[in-house]
Amino acid sequence: MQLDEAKQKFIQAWGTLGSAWGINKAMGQIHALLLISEEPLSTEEVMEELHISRGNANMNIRALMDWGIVHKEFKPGDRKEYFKADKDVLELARQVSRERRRREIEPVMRVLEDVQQVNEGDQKSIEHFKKVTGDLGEFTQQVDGALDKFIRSDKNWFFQVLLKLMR
Amino acid sequence: MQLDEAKQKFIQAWGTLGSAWGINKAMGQIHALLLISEEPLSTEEVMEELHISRGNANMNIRALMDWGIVHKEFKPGDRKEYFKADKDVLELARQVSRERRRREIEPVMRVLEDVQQVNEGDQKSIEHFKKVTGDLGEFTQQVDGALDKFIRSDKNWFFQVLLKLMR
DNA sequence: TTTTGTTTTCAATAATTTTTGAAAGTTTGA
DNA sequence: TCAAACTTTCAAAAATTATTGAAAACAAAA
Repeated sequence: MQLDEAKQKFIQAWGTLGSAWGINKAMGQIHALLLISEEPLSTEEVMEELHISRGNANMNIRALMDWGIVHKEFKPGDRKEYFKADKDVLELARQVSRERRRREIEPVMRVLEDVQQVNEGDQKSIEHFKKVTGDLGEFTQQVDGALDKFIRSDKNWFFQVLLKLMR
Repeated sequence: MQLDEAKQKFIQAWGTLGSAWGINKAMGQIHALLLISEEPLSTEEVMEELHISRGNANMNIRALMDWGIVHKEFKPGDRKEYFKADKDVLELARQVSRERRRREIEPVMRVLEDVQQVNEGDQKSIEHFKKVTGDLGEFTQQVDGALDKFIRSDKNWFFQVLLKLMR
């Protein structure tokens, strides 16, 4: 298989995975491209490789930096900004977990807690409602806790846990 | 807080979480509604509660059944179909994991493996490309393995793991 | 200061996804 | 068999989201 063909496949796959995760396709593709580039790339280069507009490239590179998985670099004697994706997969996973936790889990947890305050209405219905949302809240909290531990953890911890899980 | 207000909040939150996960809002809301309903609901009732059309309700209930988290029920002497969400949170998580694994992780794993076959091109570039995609593949495989274990597991296993994680 | 190279913004447009509603299809029971 | 009750489909419309490209803003060098 040609290297270029393989790169293309990977970029497409990563873009598709992105859209399944509520991350847009361009963002996923840019991330893929930066991951497999040995050298940091300029906005121009990203535009060219992926055939996307300047605005699109700029916005999505920005978003990737917000996620903390892409970083600016400067080349001496060059005014352009260059971008590079973090290549440590574990660190990537951690960063993504951190963001998703903040954006998705936390708001839901807040609602699940808030909604436990319900007290006006048919008593039996209230019980049932509290039970269901309470169970969800508990589970969410446990997942959140584990995620938090993962985010704060070091490599060793992670592989130890994997070992435990596999047993 | 009023029960109705609380229900509304929960339905909204669950719908929003849905969209963050690439599940559409209506689907999330229907799931929420079925979760907090003590009795199974008919399509009509879902339409009415959420102010959505018949087609929309029907399609999304169908999708929820595909995910295996909502089930048909029949009431004796009634021709209508009624729907009920599985209220076991652990079972829900398992089912969602199963589906996402099948739809998202598996295809990406296949591409990551496939792409390791690359052999035409600049040698050093090939090395780098294989390294990055290989690392991703390894990590993905490990996550996949853990997920698989979780999916097949029973309640006890899950809580034991949580304990281990928390330590 | 002015020029030049670069990044950012954003209104307009395009693409995609969701929703509607009416028609077609199916099942049940008389 | 027929008609009533219910479910499914799907083309069209609406809503949402992503992309473009040109103009504005910015920053470094002359």
